[in-house]
Amino acid sequence: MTKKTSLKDLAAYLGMSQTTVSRGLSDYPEVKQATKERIRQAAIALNYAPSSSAQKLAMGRSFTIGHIIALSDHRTLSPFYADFIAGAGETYAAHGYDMLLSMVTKDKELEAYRNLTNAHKVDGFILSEPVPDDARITLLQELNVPFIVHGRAHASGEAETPYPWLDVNNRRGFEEATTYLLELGHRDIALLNGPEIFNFALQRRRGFHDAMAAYRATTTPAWMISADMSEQTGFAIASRLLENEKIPTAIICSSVLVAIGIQRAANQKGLKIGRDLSVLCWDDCLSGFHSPDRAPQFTAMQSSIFLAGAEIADMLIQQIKFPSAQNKTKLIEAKLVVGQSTNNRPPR
Amino acid sequence: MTKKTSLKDLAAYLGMSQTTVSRGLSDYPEVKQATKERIRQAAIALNYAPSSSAQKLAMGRSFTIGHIIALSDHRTLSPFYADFIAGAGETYAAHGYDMLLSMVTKDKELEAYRNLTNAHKVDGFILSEPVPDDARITLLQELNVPFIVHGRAHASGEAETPYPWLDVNNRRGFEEATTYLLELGHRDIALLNGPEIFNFALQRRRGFHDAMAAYRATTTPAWMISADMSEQTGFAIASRLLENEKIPTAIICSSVLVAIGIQRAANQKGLKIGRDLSVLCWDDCLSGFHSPDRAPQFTAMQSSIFLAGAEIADMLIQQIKFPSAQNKTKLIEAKLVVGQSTNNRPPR
DNA sequence: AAAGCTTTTGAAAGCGCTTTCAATTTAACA
DNA sequence: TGTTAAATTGAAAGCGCTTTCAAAAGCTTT
Repeated sequence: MTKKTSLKDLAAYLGMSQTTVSRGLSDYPEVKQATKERIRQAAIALNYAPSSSAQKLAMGRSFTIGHIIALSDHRTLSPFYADFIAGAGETYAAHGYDMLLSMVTKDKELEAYRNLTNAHKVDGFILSEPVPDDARITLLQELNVPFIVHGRAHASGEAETPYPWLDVNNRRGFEEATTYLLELGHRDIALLNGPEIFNFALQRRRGFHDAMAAYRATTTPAWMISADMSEQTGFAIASRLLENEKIPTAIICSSVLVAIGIQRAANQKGLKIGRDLSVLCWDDCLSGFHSPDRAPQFTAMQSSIFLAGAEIADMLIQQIKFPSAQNKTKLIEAKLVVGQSTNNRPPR
Repeated sequence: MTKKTSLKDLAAYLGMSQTTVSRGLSDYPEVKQATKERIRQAAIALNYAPSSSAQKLAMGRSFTIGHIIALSDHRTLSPFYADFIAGAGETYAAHGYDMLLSMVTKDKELEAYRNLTNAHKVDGFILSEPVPDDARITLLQELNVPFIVHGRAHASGEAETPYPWLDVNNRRGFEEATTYLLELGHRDIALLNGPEIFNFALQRRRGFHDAMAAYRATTTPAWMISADMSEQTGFAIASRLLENEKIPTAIICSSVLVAIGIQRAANQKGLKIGRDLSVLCWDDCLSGFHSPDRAPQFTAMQSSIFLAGAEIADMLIQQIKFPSAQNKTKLIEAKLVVGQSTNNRPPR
């Protein structure tokens, strides 16, 4: 590697001081226009790029945002998170920030936050999947590092100190979804919810309940299931559900993956989705499950997790720039998109 | 934030020089055992962590690996890549490296590599999806930065300078897959391959061909299809395929997603997978599609992309440490795992 | 043309660490 | 006990940038 051009080299080449060159490159107002131009030219000519470590050291900021991922035992990164990160990454890039991704085991998680902070490796964090009284939140508030949380934990007993978050209106989303089905005439609706240890699932359940209550439709306990959000699980549970004499006319489920599983089960029983059985799912608009050109297969409450990532990144950068504006929060509404899985009235 | 403890503070507190403290922390042999111990204690007591920017600046290395992702127009990050990154991330963490993720648009891609390199932000790169005469490879060789490529581009006309890579033996994988079906007695086998603009798909096709030829089975051109690897596409193509009078007894396809699509199509036609139609797919062992406890749904050639990420990260770190060992390459073999989608002999 | 501003430029001090080279202490030996 | 080699420790330079404070240059005014 031909040795890197440093600021000194560039200054020498131009016959001016490092000070001026530095200021010129950072577009300080006190540098004459003409000089700035010369500096820029020279920078390009010498292929100069400032050393980020030197910049960081001098400025005390890192222009890097940390995402710490506690790998589960299965050592997998959920595709949701991937989309989320992609969205955030795009925003970072647009603002000159980098993204530091750190994979750690659950037991080293807090340590990781502390390390990255102490080592000045990052200017802020994005947290995902908060739990009640989240130790990470407490820690970061203690360390006084900017951060934004994706999602909200359900309230714990104690009064929590408020923190900044961005979340989707899960309650409202499933309320709207359920209402849509009710309006179509459905009354026997099953809820194949996500794991109700998570707040988002609890919220959705609440939304479902509220809508059913509003229409005086009775909810069947056996039809309200909380399970993980995979294709297999969707298949397994739907298969069981469709075996009984009385089956629901519609199912609301937690993800496109689950919907696909339900579809497989229905097909196996000879039921056609959209005719014999309606399916409506939550859709995080994940990559690979969306062809923009084709009509959506499933009717869904859509809320792009990619966009959420972009938005939350923006919030964080704002907070880093203006630390005064604290604990901002933002609630995103999901959008009902009608597909082919519900264009029916319930069979009587 | 209570002001950070610096090396200087720590040294003052201990009543020794920065030099000794620094060396003690980095476990230099010339520091007395007892001193090291004292230093460590103090570091913990004062909650000291070295500033990474200062370290980077002083050492001229960043202990950071760059992954640059050129977002497609759909602005999505494929779940494949997510798993790959998760695997790499784990290895980085184990070796004290960080991962810098940079999302850029296609047209700014080369610039991004150049910037991260010039700014000394990273010590090396991992590239994905190489194309023939890849400009990124040329650039990185020119800049003399360590890097490893995931996958190989198909040979171009010109003789390329060699580069280090890690790849899965795609040809061998599909050869084995095809042979397995042939051994079961199948002869009417369709290939629902990935996009054959990619080398991995070309290789797989070759493997398929070789196996068919070895068994003197005739390949039907109409049954050799190249398409993108989504559930929808799998469904669409399989539906078309299964409409004709003569249909294949087995299908080899490019991904689990496609296999699910095929399954949906088959179910719709009243065909049962594993009885009326065999399906064998390539399986990258993505998260969300694998429940370790359940027997695999599809017979598949498995090759964990997570592990590939871990392995390639290891290769890169080795190369950074020992720059002499150049252009190492590694070929991974996929493993045939028999599931429930092929436990049959072809129907006559 | 000198005084008083305003606009531009520079010198030099850090930022917090690593590392070279020299100094000091300790151990080993005669 | 004095010498010499080996084990430890320190002083200070330097990594490449930003920024404070001071100096120089350029314009206006009288």
